[in-house]
Amino acid sequence: MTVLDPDTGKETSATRTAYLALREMILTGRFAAGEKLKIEQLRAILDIGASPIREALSLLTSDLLVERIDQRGFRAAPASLANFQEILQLRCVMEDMALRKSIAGATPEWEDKLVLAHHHMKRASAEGVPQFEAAHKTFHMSLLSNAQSPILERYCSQLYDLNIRYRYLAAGETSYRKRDIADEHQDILDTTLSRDPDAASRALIQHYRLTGDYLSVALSDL
Amino acid sequence: MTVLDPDTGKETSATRTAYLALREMILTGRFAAGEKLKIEQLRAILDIGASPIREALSLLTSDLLVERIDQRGFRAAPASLANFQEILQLRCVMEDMALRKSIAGATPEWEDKLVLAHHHMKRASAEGVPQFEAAHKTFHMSLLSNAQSPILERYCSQLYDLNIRYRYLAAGETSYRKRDIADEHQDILDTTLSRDPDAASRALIQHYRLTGDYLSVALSDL
DNA sequence: TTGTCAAATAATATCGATTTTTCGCAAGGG
DNA sequence: CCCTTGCGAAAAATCGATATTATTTGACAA
Repeated sequence: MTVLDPDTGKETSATRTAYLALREMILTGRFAAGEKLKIEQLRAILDIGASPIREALSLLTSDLLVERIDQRGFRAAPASLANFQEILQLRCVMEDMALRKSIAGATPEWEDKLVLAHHHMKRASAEGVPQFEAAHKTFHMSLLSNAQSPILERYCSQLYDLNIRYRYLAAGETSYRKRDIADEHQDILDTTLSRDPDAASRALIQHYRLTGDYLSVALSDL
Repeated sequence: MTVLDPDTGKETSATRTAYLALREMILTGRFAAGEKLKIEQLRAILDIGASPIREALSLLTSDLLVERIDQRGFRAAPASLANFQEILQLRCVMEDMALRKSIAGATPEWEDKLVLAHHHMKRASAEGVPQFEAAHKTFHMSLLSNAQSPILERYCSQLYDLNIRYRYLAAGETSYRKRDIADEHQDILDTTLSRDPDAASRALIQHYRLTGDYLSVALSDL
């Protein structure tokens, strides 16, 4: 039997299907922090054998979304205020580095990509939360995509996802609307396109700090 | 049947055994960069079933030591001069950050740990390469262990291992002896114990840059 | 000779069953 | 009364077999 991706219709492996589904569930808070992830339970939910599920969970370990304890199974990564603040701080340092590198090697092609990503994000904001989520990440990763530093980009992507998770843990999908972030995005885009590293970095970090401070309050009881 | 760890005699899972063995083989260049890692072949070498091996390979993916291509199996991570230099640069930035944080929160307990790790490393240098390797990593990680930043420590540990791999790829086990690194380690220890962040950071980064420049030459044909 | 397609081969991915280990709970002893 | 010890149930880990997919080989035609 050929496994088909429900969205695209393209063929996928069961491991990949499980990986994406579990990742989504952890990121959006469907599993509580520290919750035990039983193979049998997941097998029932996803209708996939134990082997692909174990493999998907192993892969999620690399994203710091799942903890693996030898002989004792898997659990959703624990959450804490300290962990959240560490993520926030590392993001500021690493995205700063990546953004400056990207701007230093700026090309018209990269700038076109940014403009498009920003445009798509604006358009997606009217289409629904999942669409906006995807476009939002694409925009932020595009900013860093010219750094010529794959490992750094990987780390930033990981930290981005971890941060998303805290947003869901803190307040669910509604937390987005509480502050108008469109201006901030526009500011990040404009400063980047003008190839001003200091201003762009300031705008980006400001964006993260504002979200971070907001979330820290909501997470203070963790 | 209970699987026993050959060294400690403690019980281990087959997955963990496979993970450690494969990791060692990749780090020390037993598998060439980009080489295909066939499950059957590994099953024969390690005498372990396919499932634990697949799981171990999935875990090694998180360490950037193995590449996983859907439906096409696993292969040892590719190597390139650009990749090596990216690792070197990221190490300098991230270990600098971690070391400064560690020094900022210095405690007598942490300093005791450093002194011991350094002493053990000196002692191990007479015992053989594998012993020294282990003690060397322990020393370097101890320097960062007071940063109160688990994710940062994890990244540094990963990058350390990736760097080790390039040393083996470049020159095998002999590359260690070509330069006297004992003085450099002593310098790193002394500056750290005197709680001078700038001097300690300078000594540490200098240590990496010297090794890095040396290896870059040897790797220039990659 | 070269390109293409199909069958054969090899390897991956997945499943179902079995083995091993952990965990909860109750009974016995200190 | 608390702590330890020993079942029994539940879960994890592992194996062996099978299904699926990729790759190679070789025949045939342009």
